[in-house]
Amino acid sequence: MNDVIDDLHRRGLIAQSTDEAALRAHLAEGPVTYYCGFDPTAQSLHVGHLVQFMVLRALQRAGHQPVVLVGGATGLIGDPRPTAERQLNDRDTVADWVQRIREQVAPFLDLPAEQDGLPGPIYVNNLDWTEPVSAIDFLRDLGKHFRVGKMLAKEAVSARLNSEAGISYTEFSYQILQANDFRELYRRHGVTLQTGGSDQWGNLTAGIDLVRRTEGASVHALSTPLVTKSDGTKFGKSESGTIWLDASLTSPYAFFQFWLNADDADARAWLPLFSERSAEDLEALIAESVERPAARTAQRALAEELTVLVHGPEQLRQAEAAGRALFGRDDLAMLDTATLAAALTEAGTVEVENPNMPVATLLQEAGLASSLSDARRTVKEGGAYVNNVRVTDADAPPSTSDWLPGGWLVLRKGKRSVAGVHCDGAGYRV
RNA sequence: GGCGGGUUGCCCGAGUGGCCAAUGGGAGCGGACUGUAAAUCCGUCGGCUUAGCCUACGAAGGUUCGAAUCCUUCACCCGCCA
Repeated sequence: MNDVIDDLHRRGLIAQSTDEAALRAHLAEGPVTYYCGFDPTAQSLHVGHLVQFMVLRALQRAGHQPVVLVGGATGLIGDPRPTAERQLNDRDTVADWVQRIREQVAPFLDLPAEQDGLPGPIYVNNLDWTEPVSAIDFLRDLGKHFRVGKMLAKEAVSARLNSEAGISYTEFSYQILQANDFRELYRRHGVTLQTGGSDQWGNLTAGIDLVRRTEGASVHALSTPLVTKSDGTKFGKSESGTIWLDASLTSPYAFFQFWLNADDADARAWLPLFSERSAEDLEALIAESVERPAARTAQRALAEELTVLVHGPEQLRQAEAAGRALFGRDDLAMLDTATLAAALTEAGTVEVENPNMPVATLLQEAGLASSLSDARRTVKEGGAYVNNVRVTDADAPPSTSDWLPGGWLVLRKGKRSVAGVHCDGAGYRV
């Protein structure tokens, strides 16, 4: 059997690990139960979280037992960010997010369990064991094992201590809770390995220390590198904001487009991280990308593989079809109504009452322009298109013949922003 | 507590009575090139019923025909001295 650690290294998924030789030996002994936690800080996870799933999946594929923790408790406290104190969310909100994230996580590990007979994931919520702990228990049973000097030395804490923002006692305590999670999972499920992002390293080692101290056991940790972009901006954001995994927040089409639009250097760098293809396949894809960048093979591979993983094959098919319909060179009028409607639905649509609104108004209604002035400006700059034909008069409504079968109008701003306008009353020609 | 400096559009930062919707840079947006990349070049970059009008230069008042620019008060920030 191929060594998982080698595999993870090859893909660049390991930033740091505890004694690697010991970890390798441990993994070689037999199935290891490992866990990764996700705090509910928003209603959905985003593409930045995908790296964790890639690690979880790689270990699962190697026959190990995954445990997925959703931080119903830690989410109420807040992992210290380097910049500023977090805004606390109320309990109902966090509980709701826990539920949503729990459901969202399912496809990543459950599917391989069902299809390939791999170990099915165990789902846990740290609120279950954290909430019952009283303040006295917390201070006597947990607090005693933590040295303040060591806690202060953690990067997450010291960064904040040295900043204007300072740090609240609440967030300072976070590492104790996460350490306790590791111990609790060690006790309940025999978990001996925790994975997480490199920014979590301090929390991972806090857990290792606690387990060693109180259980006398040596457990392990593995961290993933921060995914970066060549231009220095944050990974996982597009013009329109965060790329969420929730289809209702980021449509499968937008998700697919996010990867497809990655720049060449990024796509090649990300491919090993996110693709589960063989080393040979990856090499071939990257070589192809270098040789013929215009084909965007690396971007396409990422887009296809991840859209299937996150949204499923049917959603991929639709996202691809939509992309072809909207960016292809085919005459829009040649498309059948169903294909067109589906493509536009993926891109985003707006319903209008009156088919005689000026193009500028339509651009604004469709969300392609932030104001009428902005819309007019776009037209003046030659960046507005109706059915792929450049618009010259911002104040003129589209002509009757512009309305495609089904009452659709394809509005585009620039090269990439497309939206569908639908009007029931539009007297289109057939 | 005293004295001095500051607060300008998404961000940085010019502007000391009319020529200021406000120089310049960055981000963003559009165009050209290409590949629905990157880089580069060009344009654009408050709103609207768009050759005009309205709202804006920390807040509120005032002087003036006219104020981002002068005066008063307030708020916040930064220095120096107590």
